[in-house]
Amino acid sequence: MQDGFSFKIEKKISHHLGRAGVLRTPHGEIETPAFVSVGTKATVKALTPEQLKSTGAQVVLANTFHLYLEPGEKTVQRGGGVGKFMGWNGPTMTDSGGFQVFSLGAAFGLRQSKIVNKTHHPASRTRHPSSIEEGIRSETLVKIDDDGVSFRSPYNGSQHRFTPERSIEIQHALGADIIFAFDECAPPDALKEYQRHAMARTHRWAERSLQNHKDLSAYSHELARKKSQALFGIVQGGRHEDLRKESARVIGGWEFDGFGIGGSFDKGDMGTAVRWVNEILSEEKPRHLLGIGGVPDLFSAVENGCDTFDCVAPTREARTGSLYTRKGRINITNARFRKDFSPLDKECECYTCKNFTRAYLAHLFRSRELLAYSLASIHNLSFFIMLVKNMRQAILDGKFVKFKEEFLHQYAQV
RNA sequence: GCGCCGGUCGUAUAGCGGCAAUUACAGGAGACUGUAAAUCUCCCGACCGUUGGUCUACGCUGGUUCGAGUCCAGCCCGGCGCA
Repeated sequence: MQDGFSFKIEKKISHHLGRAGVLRTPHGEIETPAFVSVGTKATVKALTPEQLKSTGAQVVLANTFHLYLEPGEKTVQRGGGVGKFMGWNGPTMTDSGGFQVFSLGAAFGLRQSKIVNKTHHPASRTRHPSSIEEGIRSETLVKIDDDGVSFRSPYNGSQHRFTPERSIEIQHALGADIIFAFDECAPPDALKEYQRHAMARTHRWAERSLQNHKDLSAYSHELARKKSQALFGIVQGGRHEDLRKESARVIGGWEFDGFGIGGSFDKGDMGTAVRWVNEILSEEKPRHLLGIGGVPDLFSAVENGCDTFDCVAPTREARTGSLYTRKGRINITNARFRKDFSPLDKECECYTCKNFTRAYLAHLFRSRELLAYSLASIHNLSFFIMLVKNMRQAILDGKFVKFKEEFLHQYAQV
């Protein structure tokens, strides 16, 4: 691994791929498994770094696409890199911008999820790529070709282009501890033929990302800039076993510092796809599951050998009044909470639960007070982070399976 | 007392002969998985089992009309003006 990095496994879940470990980065250690909070634009929405810290957060994931557009990677670089710029002194990651190929491409305007019910993805919906060469439909904001992706800014329509080389270059400027190879996140309803094509392209892009990362690292080394960033390669392949395994073999065969698992999954059956991959990827390297964060999903991700995962769910849902409790998710704006003077979750130790009632939170949301978003985000993030932390402890104690069963039994009983 | 203007679904509005009736807010519910997201979707007169049907509705009472928030008359209430 790169200077300044190491990954050490402390204990495994017997008969499973899951493990507890420690991922060391130049900005501190991450005890894994760990939930990575999402700070797309170099801010975890509604939270100061101090508040974020109070949730137990260890690491923040920002986004190359967004920071490139605003304020520009050079500005972030001059600000000392994402971490320094945003006032976060812990470890950071940046996503490569590959996901935006999906969210601004096939999913443009559809609010489409990359997790899809088995019944509803049979190959052709309205927006799957109509031909391999054409890639994504033209009325989206992106156009994919084998060399890279051209896209329009969703903010002002200006034209831009990302290639694997460019993504890595930007990520070097952003300076996060862990960066990702540029990939294509194909839509879940794409034909298998297209998934295969996108995967092959992602592999070629991965190789180019790796090459450019080496070149840039060597270059900066000459300048004695003491730059140290770990590069993770991304496995794709959608929900197809043969593609997932092939992708794991290809990506796993290169000298990445760790791996990302991206793309779309069947709802409720994500663990299986993750297992296909993690059985192949080398055990000593860390694995990050990109963008996953349903509560049951987190359990199967950990059980099947993922060390870190990020998800917008806790923070995004917090801002819409959807709050997590040990018994399931509630919508705090429901009429029944108006006069409920109990804490959100009696067992929760977070600042919000220790100091405020459901009735107060309901009031803040109904009157659209800004504090609502902060208090809700603190709670939801704490909930996710504690949950994963407890999974880690359960692994160390050799009680993961029991913990999982007990937790999930109680959960979803709103 | 006279003159003008106005009274519509919780509130504010639209409507000028064929609407259970516009829009906004409020209210009710749901969604959200590498953040175009402090966002989006649905419901919101009552009743029936949806498509749909029945009833009750636009201050009150009558009238004109096949048909009336919509036209006419009287009344009630509010605002403004003149006495």
